[in-house]
Amino acid sequence: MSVRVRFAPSPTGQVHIGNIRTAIFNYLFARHENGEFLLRVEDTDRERSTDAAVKGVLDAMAWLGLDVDEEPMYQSTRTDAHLAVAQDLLDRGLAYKADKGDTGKGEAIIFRIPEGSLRFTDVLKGELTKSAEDVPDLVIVRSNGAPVFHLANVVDDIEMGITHVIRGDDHIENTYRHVALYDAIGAPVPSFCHLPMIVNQHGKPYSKRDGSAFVGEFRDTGFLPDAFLNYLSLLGWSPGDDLEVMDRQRLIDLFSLERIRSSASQMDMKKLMWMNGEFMRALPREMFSTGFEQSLSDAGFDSEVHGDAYKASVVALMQERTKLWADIGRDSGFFFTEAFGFDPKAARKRLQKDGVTEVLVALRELLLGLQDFSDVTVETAVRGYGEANDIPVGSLVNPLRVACSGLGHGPGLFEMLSLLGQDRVCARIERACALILTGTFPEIP
RNA sequence: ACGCCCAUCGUCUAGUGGUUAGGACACCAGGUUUUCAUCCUGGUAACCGGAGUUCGAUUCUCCGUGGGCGUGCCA
Repeated sequence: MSVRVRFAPSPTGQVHIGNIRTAIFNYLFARHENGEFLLRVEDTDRERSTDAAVKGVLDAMAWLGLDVDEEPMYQSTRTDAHLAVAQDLLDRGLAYKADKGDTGKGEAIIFRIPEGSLRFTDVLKGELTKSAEDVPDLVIVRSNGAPVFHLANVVDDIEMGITHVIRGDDHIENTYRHVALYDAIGAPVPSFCHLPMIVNQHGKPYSKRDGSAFVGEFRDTGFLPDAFLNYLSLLGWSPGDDLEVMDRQRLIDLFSLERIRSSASQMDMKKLMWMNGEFMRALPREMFSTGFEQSLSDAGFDSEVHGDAYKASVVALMQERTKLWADIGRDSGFFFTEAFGFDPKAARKRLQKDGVTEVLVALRELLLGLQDFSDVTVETAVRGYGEANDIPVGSLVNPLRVACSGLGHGPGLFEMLSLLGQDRVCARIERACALILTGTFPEIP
C-alpha cells in the first residue's frame, strides 16, 4: 500500500518551528517512500481559526518547498461526514448522549471507551498500552452540535486514506482514544509515529510568548529555506553517519522514521546561523547576486549606482562572508553610498585616537599620487609607506578600513579600496578626517 | 495526585554488554589574513542517581530523581 501522510495544523496563530518540523518530517517521509504528502487544515475551532493563520501555514510551506500532492482539505467543510459517523456510533450503541460534566449546556454525544486496555504500536516508542480505566469517555459532538477534534481527526484520516500519522508526542494520550475510535468505526488503524518536542532556550515547550520561534521570522531575517529545512531536519533526526550539511534530495534519500530520536531537542541559533552561512557560500553566484540586490534595496541602497560590473565585483567579494541576507545592508551598504554610517566601536578604536588624522592625511596624499589603483599597487604603496616611516602596517590599514567603510571588519582592504576607486577612496578619507574633527560619526541605521 | 512519555559534552547528535564514548555547532589556543569571515592544527567538555543481572554495564531490568504530556463540550 502506498504511503499517505498529512500535516494537520490548526490555524490559530503563527506557525512555529515545532509545527513546521512535523510538516518537514511528514514531507521527507512521503518523498522518501514515493508516497503522498497532504495538508489538512483543522479549522473546526471557529473561534480561534483565522484566514491569516491559514495563509501563514501555506506561506511557510511554500517557502520551504513542502509541496503537497492534493488540494488541502479544510476540516470545517466536513462537518456532515463527522456527524454521520457520530450518529452511526450512536445507532450501534457505541456512543450515548449525556450532559457530560453536568454543564447545563444540554446533551453531547459521548463515545464509550471500551473495557480492557488500549494499545497501539508507535514507530519510535514501540508497544504502548494504557488501561481503559485511566481513559474517560470522550465527547465527540458538543451539545451545540459541533464535532470535536478527536472525531474529526480520526474520520478525516480515514477518509484521506492516511497510512502513517506522524505528529508531536503531545498527542500520545489522544492516540489511545483514537485507536478505540478506529476500532468502533471499523477502519484499519494507521501506523503512528510520535515525534519528540522542540523546546525553547530554557528547555521549556514553546509558547506564544517565545519570540524567534516563528517560521515567518526566520524567513524575514534572511535565512535560506534549504538551510532552515536542513537544520530542522536534524532536530530529532540524523542520517546515522557524520553527515550534516545536506540538500533536499539528500535528506529525502536518507530519511527514515526509525532514525528519529525519542527525546526533546533544543534549537541552537548559532548552529542554524553557521549552517545558513554554509548554504550562502554554496549558492550559485547568480542566485546569491539576486538575493544580494534584493537585500540591499530592502535596506534602502541603490545597487545600480556604479553599474553591473562593479556590483558583480562586490558580490564576488561578499558572498563568502555573508551569513544572513539581513546583514547585507550593514556589511555591504558602504559600497553603494558615500554617506555611509559608522560602527561606533570601530570609529572609537581606529579613528578617534591621537595621530590618526595625520596618518590618514598622509595616506590620502600617497594614494592620490598613484597612477594605477589596482589592489597590488595600493598594497605596495601602503606597505612601503609604513616601512619608510617606521609605522606598523596595522596602524595604517585599520584606520583606512574604518575611514573608507565605516566598519571594523570586511573584505580584504586592498581589494576593497581598489574596487572603490581612487576618487572615492580619497574623498572618503577626507570625509573621515572631517568627522574626526567634529567628534561625531553618523551611525549605521 | 494518578496515568503515559523521555534522559550521552553547554547545544544538536553517533554509538556499544568489553570503545582512548565518535562527529558537528559553540567556546579556548595556535597558524593563515591588515580586520572580520573562510581555511588549517590542537584543546576543554558527556553516558542523571541507586540497586540488580553479568566476568564485565553508558548499553539490559527495577526503583528513584528530573523534565514533558495528559486527566477539557481546546486542537
